[in-house]
Amino acid sequence: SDEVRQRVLQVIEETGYTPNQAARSLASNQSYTIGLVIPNIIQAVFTDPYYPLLTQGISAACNRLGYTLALFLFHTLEEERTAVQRLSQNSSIDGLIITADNVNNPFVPLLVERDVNFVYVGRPTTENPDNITYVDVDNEAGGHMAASHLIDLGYRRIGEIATAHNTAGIDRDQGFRRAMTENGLVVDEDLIVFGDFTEGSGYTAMTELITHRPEAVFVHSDSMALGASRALRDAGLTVPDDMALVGFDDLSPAMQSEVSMTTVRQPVERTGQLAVETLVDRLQHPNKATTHRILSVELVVRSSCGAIR
Amino acid sequence: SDEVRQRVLQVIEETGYTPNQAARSLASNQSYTIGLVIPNIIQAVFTDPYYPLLTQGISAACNRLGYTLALFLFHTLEEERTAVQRLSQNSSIDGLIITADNVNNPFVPLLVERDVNFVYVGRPTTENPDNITYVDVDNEAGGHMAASHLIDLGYRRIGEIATAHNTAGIDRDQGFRRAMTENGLVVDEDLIVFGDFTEGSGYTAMTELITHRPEAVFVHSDSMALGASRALRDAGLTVPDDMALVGFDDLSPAMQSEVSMTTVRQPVERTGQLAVETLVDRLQHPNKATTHRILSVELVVRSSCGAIR
DNA sequence: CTGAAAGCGCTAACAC
DNA sequence: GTGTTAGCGCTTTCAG
Repeated sequence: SDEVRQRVLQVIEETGYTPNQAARSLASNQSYTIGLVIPNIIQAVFTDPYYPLLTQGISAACNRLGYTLALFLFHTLEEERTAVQRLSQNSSIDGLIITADNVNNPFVPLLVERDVNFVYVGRPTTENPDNITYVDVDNEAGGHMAASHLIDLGYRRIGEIATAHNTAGIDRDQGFRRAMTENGLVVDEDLIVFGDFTEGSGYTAMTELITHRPEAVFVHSDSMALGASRALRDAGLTVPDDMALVGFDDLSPAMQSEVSMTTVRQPVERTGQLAVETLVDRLQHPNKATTHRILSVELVVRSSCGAIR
Repeated sequence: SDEVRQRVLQVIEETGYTPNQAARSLASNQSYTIGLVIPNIIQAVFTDPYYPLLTQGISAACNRLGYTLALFLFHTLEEERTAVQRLSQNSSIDGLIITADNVNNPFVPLLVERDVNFVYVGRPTTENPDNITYVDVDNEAGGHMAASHLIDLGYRRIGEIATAHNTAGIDRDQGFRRAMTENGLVVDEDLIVFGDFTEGSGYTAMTELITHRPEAVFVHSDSMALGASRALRDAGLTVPDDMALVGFDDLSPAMQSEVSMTTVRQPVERTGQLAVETLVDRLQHPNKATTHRILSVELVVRSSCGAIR
């Protein structure tokens, strides 16, 4: 096993041998491939750098760990159903990373039932999230940070451009409300308007909010915050003097230039990497208990909140 | 072959049989998987909706044609080299779609040499592009449209925020120059500044251009055009009155709202679909000659050029 | 047209 | 440790 090893490696070198994946898969019942599932129902998939960055992190980790990444983008629930069927039977994929479902993804329970290895990105909404391994960022803490920061700066009438598509939005709202309550402030439901993560929806939401004139607004994404600030500008109002804004994400370089947005930074690329690491760990140790990893977020103070002028 | 077929299908139905991909691959020497290679050296991969949309089109076509899509994102040339090695030996992938290389991608000749099936997205810069099957949009015509439109509107001192990373930029510039020449106008090289497709680089480029005061500028991407218009606003100048702009892409919904950008629309999703269709055709008919498919672009007139007020 | 069998290139289990 | 072999589940070829 010493000299023989050398000789073998020698020959491998000389002949340019590469193992045949198909044969390995057939014999070992492993494909060394993991699938990334993104249900593309949400418009924001293209507008927002979130998914590209997440995919980036996932791809990097796959390269590093020697796995091939198969990408599954779905437009319709029907398309997703068919594919989930196929993926869960066929042993062509060792495991899945599931992202971005709307609040009621019908396929997660199916995967659990069929005993498919998967890691969920985000907090699942199934009845029994304990059975599901997931990675998420601490959206609740992020919402709390944003609101606390605005409260600390002296604002009292604080509104929200929120989202309700996924648990991220729900959790950010929870954190927001907790900060308000902790500081003895009442949440005015008129100051909460919903968007869908797109710039345009932020514009529309702010147009509606302007009539109620909050002093400050926590916006659930930077894209929407950008739209909101555009709406303010079009209305002849200034950020932060007429209205303070705090966003969420800190993904786009534009955040630093355009309006210098105060925002809650989430580690998206790291989230992707962690999802792969967690999945691969599950593949290698099938008997381990499910895990829930929550990554911290961080408040990045710039000028849109009025703290720096 | 009639009644037997029925009986077999019956049993398939009953037992829930699914073919084992690995075994099929091993026996048939086909993987029913195609790879998408995106060298992630360019910053704009995250900012611009181009790659997400292209991937979208590719994924949709793969789903439709029964192929699995493997995604390969590379950060370094070294990473890419290793993977190209692996991909070209291993029969784990039937073919590749290569995108977005910088002007001198060293791997395309390698793929040709190793007889790997691939389709290139964009116009390759190899010495012998005739040997390479590619799909592209008509960037030259796009540049020509943009410049001609500005000339028709009466502008004479016309500048360009250009790019030189890939053939798209080179071709757009060619078209721009052809339109200028055809109309007896001289291209003032002081009015041409380069960017890298990002919003920030558009801002910087315009800051430089402002000192030379062109009447109109053709910008090689909408992201950069957005940055340019922000620079103009910060300088107290108005679009289109102080300076007219025409962009390129028409991908982001923001184009319609923010500044109502006149732009050259390219069919990105269709490009992705066509790449897959072309590749699959090549896989099924290996002896066919190489093809070059060029998709048309279209001028979308909005208000940033001054045609509509 | 149908049925049987060889073999794709590995892994894993077995004897040595 | 080392060398040998059965078999993973298909496709393809060959006989019937």
